[in-house]
Amino acid sequence: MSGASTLRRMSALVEELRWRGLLQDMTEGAAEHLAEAPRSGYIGFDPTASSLHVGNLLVVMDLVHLQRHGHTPIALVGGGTGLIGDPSGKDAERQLLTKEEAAENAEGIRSQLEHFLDFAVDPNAAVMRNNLDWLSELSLVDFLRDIGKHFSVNQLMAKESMKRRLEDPDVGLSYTEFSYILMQSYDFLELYRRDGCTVQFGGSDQWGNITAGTDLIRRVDGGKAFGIVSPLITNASGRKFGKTESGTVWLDPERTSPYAFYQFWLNIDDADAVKCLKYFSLLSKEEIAELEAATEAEPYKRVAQKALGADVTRRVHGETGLAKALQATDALFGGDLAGLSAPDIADVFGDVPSSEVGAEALAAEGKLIVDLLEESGVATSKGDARRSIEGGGIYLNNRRIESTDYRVTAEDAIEGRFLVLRKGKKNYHLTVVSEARHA
RNA sequence: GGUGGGGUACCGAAGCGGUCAAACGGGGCAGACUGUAAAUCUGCUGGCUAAGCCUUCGGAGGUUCGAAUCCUCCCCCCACCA
Repeated sequence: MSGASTLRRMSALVEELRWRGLLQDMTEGAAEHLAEAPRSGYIGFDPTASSLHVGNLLVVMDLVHLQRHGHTPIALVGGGTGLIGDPSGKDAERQLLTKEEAAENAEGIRSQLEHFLDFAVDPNAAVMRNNLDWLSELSLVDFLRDIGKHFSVNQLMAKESMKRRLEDPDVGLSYTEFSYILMQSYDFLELYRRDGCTVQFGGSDQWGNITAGTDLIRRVDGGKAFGIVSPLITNASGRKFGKTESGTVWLDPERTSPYAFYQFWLNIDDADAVKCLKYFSLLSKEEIAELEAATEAEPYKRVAQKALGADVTRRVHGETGLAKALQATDALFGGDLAGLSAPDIADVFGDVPSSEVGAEALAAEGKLIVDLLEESGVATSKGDARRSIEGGGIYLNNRRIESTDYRVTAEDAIEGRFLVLRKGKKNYHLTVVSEARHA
């Protein structure tokens, strides 16, 4: 087989993953395998939370591209493995989930994946599986005889992912977690048998778990299976991707509003924006190149960030979610709040963190700004509120609060109904004045 | 089981009888500059009814006018030995 013909036959999928930076490593023959015929590939998601977060998005995109190139994506929700906990890349023993938690979380993740994958298209509709279906029925004796037999403890211990935990006596590794890799390998075997699944994707921390699976399939069924892993991403400042001041950026709109979600992407560093477009958007190579050029020429316009935010927010929260996010963004960062009417504010801020305060609290003398900040959650304590004010970081209706003694009265409420609190440049909070109760 | 070294705030790490709510670094938050960037500089980073008070230095007791600092017991970790 000549190099040239191999290259020609290499699937458009692998090529796309490569230019997008989604390809860190793959097992021997994976590219050819995917080029030859439509295949099925899977990724497992352990239900450690009821929602995916933007950090999970990278591997989700693997499945998206897989489907777009005519292959069948399988999303495996780890209802069973989630009960065990994957030690890869973790430096401490995991807290185990209860079965109820795992089941609930699995359901949440399942519904989110539906935004990314098409479960209806003919011939390669996406498939959803839950490994609880086979893991829960597996007896220990059968598992040890049929599966465990094929694993060498010596080899397992030599794996990079295990090494860290084995060598650091500070943390250790329980037998439960040690077994995780066997379960994941068994999942791959099971999917290979049930769905003809021959490729497993994942983050590069999954390399060891994935190759253990391909080995198992070869040993037990004499089958050929492959693995493809994506890089683990950090942002330009080396921090964990997907974290902001307010914590993890979730896909669940109840946890992270579409506005906050859009803002996350808009705030990506220039240095990361183009990379993220490749990772997370479905824009073409040409479109991204254009955006890159535009960003270099006029960085202050942030066209790359805007395109990125629009693309990802649309996919996760739909057209209306994006529209709301854009509307709120325009109102908060574009014009003057003073020009907004109460209905406008209610609309724009529908998506921004909010709290309530009773009208009676604002009557007469009013309420100390420090108390309001603490109660609304804008500040973590009154002390924190005072420090923020002293540092010049607190605004009420976009006017900086100069004194910690400031009292908020009914006069401050826009049309008697809203108080717009802000900490720093971009952390908005809406306090709704609730109707005074008449006895 | 023996011997020695440890457990300090979000993390790392000083302190080793009062001047310690605890140096320093990182992280985080805020301010200036800008483009709602990056870099840089500056301030803040336990709570409160706030020039005072309260709770923090593995846990429980004790010594002392006074303890993160000294003593006793307990728990956990590390190193070497067995």
